[in-house]
Amino acid sequence: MQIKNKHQINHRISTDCVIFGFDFNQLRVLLIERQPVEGVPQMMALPGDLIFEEENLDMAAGRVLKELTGLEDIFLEQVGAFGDPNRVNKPNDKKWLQAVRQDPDARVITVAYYTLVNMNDYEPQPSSFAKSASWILVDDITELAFDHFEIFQSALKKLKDKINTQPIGFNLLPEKFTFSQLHKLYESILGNELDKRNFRRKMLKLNIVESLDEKQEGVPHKPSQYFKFNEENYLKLLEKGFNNFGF
Amino acid sequence: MQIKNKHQINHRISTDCVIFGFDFNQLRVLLIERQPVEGVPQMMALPGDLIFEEENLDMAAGRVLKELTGLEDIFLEQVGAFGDPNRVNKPNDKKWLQAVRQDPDARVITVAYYTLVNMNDYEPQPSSFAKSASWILVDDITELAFDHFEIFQSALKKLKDKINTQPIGFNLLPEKFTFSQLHKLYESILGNELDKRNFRRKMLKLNIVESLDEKQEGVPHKPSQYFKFNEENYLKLLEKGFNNFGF
DNA sequence: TGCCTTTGTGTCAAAAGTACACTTTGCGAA
DNA sequence: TTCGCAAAGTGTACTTTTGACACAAAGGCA
Repeated sequence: MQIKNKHQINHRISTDCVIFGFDFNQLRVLLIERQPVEGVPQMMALPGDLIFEEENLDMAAGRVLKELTGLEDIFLEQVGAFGDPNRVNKPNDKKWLQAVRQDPDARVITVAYYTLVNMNDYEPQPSSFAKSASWILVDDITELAFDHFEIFQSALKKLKDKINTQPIGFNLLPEKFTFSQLHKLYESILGNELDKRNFRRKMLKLNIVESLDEKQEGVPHKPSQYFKFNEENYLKLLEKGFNNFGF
Repeated sequence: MQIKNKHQINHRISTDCVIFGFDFNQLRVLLIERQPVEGVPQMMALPGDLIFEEENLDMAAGRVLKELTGLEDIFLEQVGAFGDPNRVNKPNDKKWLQAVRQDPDARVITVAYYTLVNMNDYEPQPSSFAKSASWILVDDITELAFDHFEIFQSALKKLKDKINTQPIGFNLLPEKFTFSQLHKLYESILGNELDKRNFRRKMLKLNIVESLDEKQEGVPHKPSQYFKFNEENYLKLLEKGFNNFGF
């Protein structure tokens, strides 16, 4: 590592979280409204914060997540570092920064994370930014403040890749779920249709979901069996050198 | 984004590069020796530097790469952000920092990149850190300074994943190459053997390598046909929805 | 009782994967 | 000149996986 004093420029580092949820039908992301500022159109943004002095990156992202959703110790993975949101080509972002910040020209690098939450466990917190949070359909997200749209797209791509590598989708579901819910979940994430029978065959052959002795009740159609994720069997799969679901 | 002044802590941001090369037999990484410091054992490290004021992250990584290898405009992808190398549990790193830096306690975040170079194109540069650079076999890398070993492992994993998704391996080879070279390359990256005939069949079916009218010369065995990567055909593949090589 | 909605199931053909061994080519040494 | 060596190049038989596709079963409700 090369150290030259002239390069020792200070930055502020923030973390932003792409929080995915699934409402049994569609994939959503938890976004917040920015503080309203005169003359700047409202725009949604990813929740985030600057990093505390005593924190490392993962801790900061975990803190933002907890302050917003009440959740901790859940799946949380880094998307990457994104440079210079201040220079992003959105004049209104600059205006907004001037209004709410002391030094709008300070350089900020953000380290983005994504996480998968079971929406039923979500409990809106009384923290300042949480009041304006809402679950937005992934398909409806077309623009965000700063470079947050780019971050969101990277996170979604990462999720798509990862779903084929690790059984992380179960984080978006409650402990027991139906096969249709699981099926819909994979379709939502991958963005295309999957044949019902082929999906079921493939998933069952992997042996990582286990049927429970319990059925749906009160539904006006044939009730579905409930299933749960079987972690031990997944670990056995891993030992056999498994590395791709192939969806 | 939540702004509170008390969080506006300054950091230094550096970039480190995992530069992969392939010597027709094994995968290597370009590492540098740290400046010798009395009482600190020599340890190798990833090349890197602090970020210049007017640079964004990608530019800084590109600059480090160019200063070291003379190469520019080649495959370069972010691995991620790594926090707090200063706190890493290696007392000797701390001693080294005290010796070479003014403020060894300043907090540093590094954004790591990885790149794939054709070793024939590598031209050692007269920059200060380049003098001590050498190509180390991936299998021989067991420890590095700071958190560089962790970064190296992440980069290698990323490379393994990516090789199944995009034909990036060709960046490690010269324009014309033999099938055995390509075969060995895939084996080196993936870390396991691949059946020669099956590998060839699969690769040829994808139609992204094209046989040239040229053979090896002067080799004491049957000469190999030369091949080259065919980008147009790869783009056609992509249009058909291709997304996994399945190696 | 009939209707609506969603669950749950099997087969067949095509494609892909896996395991495996011998001939060819060219150089160099005897 | 011939023999040996080393790597290139090639095909087949079998198994497994994929992909396309349609209808009966269950339960609530009107």
